[in-house]
Amino acid sequence: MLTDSSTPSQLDILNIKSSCATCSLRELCLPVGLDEKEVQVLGDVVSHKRKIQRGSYLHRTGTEFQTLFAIRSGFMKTCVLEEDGRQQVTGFHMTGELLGLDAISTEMHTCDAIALEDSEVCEIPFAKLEEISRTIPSLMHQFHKIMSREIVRDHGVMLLLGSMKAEERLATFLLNLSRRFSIRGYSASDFNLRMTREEIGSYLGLKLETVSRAFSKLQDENIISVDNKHIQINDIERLRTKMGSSSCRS
Amino acid sequence: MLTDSSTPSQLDILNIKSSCATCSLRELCLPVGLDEKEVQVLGDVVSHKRKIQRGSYLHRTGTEFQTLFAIRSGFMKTCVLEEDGRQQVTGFHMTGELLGLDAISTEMHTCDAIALEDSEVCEIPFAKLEEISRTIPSLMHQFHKIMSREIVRDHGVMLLLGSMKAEERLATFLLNLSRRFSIRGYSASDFNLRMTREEIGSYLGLKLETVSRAFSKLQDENIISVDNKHIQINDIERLRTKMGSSSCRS
DNA sequence: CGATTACTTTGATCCAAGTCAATCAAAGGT
DNA sequence: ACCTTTGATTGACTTGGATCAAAGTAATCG
Repeated sequence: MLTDSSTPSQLDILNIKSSCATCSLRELCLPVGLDEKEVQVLGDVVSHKRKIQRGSYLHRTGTEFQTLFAIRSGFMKTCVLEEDGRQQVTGFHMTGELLGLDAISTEMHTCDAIALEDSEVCEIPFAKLEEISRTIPSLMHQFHKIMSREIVRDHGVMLLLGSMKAEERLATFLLNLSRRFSIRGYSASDFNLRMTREEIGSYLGLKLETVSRAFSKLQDENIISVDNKHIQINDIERLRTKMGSSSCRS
Repeated sequence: MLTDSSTPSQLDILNIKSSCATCSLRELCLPVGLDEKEVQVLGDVVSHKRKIQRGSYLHRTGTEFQTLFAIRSGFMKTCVLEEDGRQQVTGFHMTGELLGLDAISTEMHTCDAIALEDSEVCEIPFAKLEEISRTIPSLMHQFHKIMSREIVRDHGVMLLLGSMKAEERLATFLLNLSRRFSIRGYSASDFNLRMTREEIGSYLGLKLETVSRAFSKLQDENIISVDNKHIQINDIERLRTKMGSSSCRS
């Protein structure tokens, strides 16, 4: 379930090869299986773009929800914050992914979304999306798949947090990133992290020192090379065995 | 965020006071805000009932997905099974809650659902649900809220698994159960657990011995009384402080 | 540019929770 | 009633990761 599950889930959201007509929708997840005219209708709804500077908020916990956001370019994190300062990063998000799904339930955002590099998003007014999805069944179905995939992804993270050791968590994380970069046309074995050790730690339920040590350990074993935020995966197969040794799979 | 987050989420799914007409739908989450005729349409779709004996499967990982399940009565767990036989519980589910949402993405179930006591579920053919939700916007919207709520709930669990200590996890878990029982008209302070210590541990990312010790500790402090599976909450306020207390540096 | 701040690495300890193991209690089967 | 199985509790001990501390390195900014 996880071996490739915290792994496959988040990324399959993207469907670069979708046959959309309008350029501005090409990288989105939603238009899968739509014909040209339907893409047009969707395009009218998602037209509004927004730039988010590195370090600034796309949305904050507690603010009103009106639109979903589709990441057009860049890299973001979402995190839930407790009043005492306890913070948990709930996800890292890249091009093509949809943010704001959590906010549908209460019509308020339940997490913060922060850009980890300069990013661009499309706003998708949710009420309008629901409206047009009434007349475009495949759009509605695709949207349901996306929400479902988010649930599966979260279950994968729960499994990771509930039963994996530090090194396994990091291996899983790196393989997940690797796959997602690769799907987007970037190298699967050579990439730059956008987040700090602390943010990785928060996501993986570890302290930053533990993350750093796990990196060093994997490097000592020649499985990866680490130069600060620059990561090279030298032996992806051994990295995979790290991930699956004590838990998950199926 | 979690203080009342892994807590409120799962249960608000239920909406006992919804004004549905047909008796068979009364406890369901879906009919919120529907008029009588619409409830009728929905009723035609969800009519089929199924009994699940304690210990048996509602669905298994990898099997084909066609219908969602609404729990009509009983108590279930969902879990992913690891190759070595160990299982990670991803949730406990009671009356009114919807199962199978994870399966929409791939059209295969991604987890097992097992009855922890004799239970009854309604089958909701998903294709039909999508179909009728085209003509009943409030049904579609309610369904989206339910999926979103599941995502929020999972984020709460991630926060719990990522940053809470054993005792805090157990306190959070008990308060969540308490609230869900109370919403369904049962005592908030006196109930029987349906699951074993091991299953609780799996859900909370702890070993069963740790769960047992955490129970004993809370009992020693006179916050709860434990007699095997029978739990009494003696001081719900102090239990609440347990949940969010730990010092917690940033 | 150098100074200040933010991030990373590494080492030395400590402790919460895991592991191993014994005992007990309840439930089921014959 | 008697065994067997399953689940719960508790104790002794071990350990993985947290914590504390120090030093190094990369960004950022006036």
